[in-house]
Amino acid sequence: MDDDARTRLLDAAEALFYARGIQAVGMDEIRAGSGLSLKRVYGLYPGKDALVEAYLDRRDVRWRGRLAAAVEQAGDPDERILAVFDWLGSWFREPGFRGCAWINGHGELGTVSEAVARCTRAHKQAFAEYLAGLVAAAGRPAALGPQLLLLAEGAMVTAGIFRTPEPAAQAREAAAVLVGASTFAR
Amino acid sequence: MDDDARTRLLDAAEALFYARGIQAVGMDEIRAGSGLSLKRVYGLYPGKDALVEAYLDRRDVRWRGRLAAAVEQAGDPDERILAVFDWLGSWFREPGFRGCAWINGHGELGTVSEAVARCTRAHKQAFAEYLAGLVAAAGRPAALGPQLLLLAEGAMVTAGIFRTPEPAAQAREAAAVLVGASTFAR
DNA sequence: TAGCGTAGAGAACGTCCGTTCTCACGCGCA
DNA sequence: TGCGCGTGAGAACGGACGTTCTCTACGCTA
Repeated sequence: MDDDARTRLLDAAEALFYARGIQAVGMDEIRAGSGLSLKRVYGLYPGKDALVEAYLDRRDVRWRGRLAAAVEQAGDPDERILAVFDWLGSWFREPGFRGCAWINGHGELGTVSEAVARCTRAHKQAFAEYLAGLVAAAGRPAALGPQLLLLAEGAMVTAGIFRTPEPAAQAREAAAVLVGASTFAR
Repeated sequence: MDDDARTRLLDAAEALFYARGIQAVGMDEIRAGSGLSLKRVYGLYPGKDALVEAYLDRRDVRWRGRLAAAVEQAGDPDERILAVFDWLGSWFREPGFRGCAWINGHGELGTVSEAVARCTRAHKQAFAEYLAGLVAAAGRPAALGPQLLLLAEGAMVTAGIFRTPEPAAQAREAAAVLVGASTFAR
């Protein structure tokens, strides 16, 4: 029952934080959304800061898990790289898509909350390393990894601002050119 | 004197909003930073929302003006495209760089303030059109424009999160490949 | 110099929010 | 059945913030 309450709390927090931003959502709204009592909320997490961190951490493992699962469907190493952008497109198309939770959170609290800044760097670092792994597996030069990261980040931001999934396809196209132009590293 | 007060107010607002985010900065802090009285502040702008909008609008013309001035230094049309990323690099290196003000503002208030969302779309749209103009002037295919936009946006975000100017050079490298791989449109 | 309008300083107001406290209800156990 | 521990609902508290109001002092004009 404790894990269940924690899940309900994080579900409510995630839905509200992601949709409207962190500072714009009050603890009382999260309490109402979770169906828990305020005492229970503060029993599970000592304060809003801790809840925000837990929200970002849980979303991180799920986000990267979903990405990895989608990429694994592709067989060819080069295709796997492009599958990242296909998955981004399907993410952008989900109802309620509002850009990247970490980019948004960092823009809002990056300079005011060290925890948010740390979570964001950790998430983006992990994503960058994942891309670097795909690049290495394809035998492509390491310099390709950061370039793919920039395309992906740019696609997330642009899709979030203009509310269109189009940037995913544009990024995929650009990524294909970069992959094709890269010489094999070994 | 009225224009001078307005300038001082917007200077203070911009420094604080950009450095720490919009919701994290109070009107009283802006008043103190501007050296104006609270009555004067509210005489110049009816409320915080209007001040935020004025901040974003003024920064928009200056940001794009600085970019255009730097790009004009390059003579060759292809070089002009790459000059965009060189200028991004010099911007990233400025002390106090904290990413893109519109991406940050949109992440914080994009769903809660229609004005912020509108300013952000307008600014990014203008930037996208500027890039499209450079691409057209170089006789490159129109599809290149949005790809360059993604690289630039990704570079801004990544530089802001990791506090390093490196993404500008990586984006420039990728842009050079994309430009080189693009066939002439005419 | 007397009077008036303006502007600055900051107190005050109402609201909101994170967090804590109170109180009463209900369940388990002897 | 009587008792007490834990839990839920929500009131309460302290502080912050956007905005307005009050009061005072200064400068201009007749």
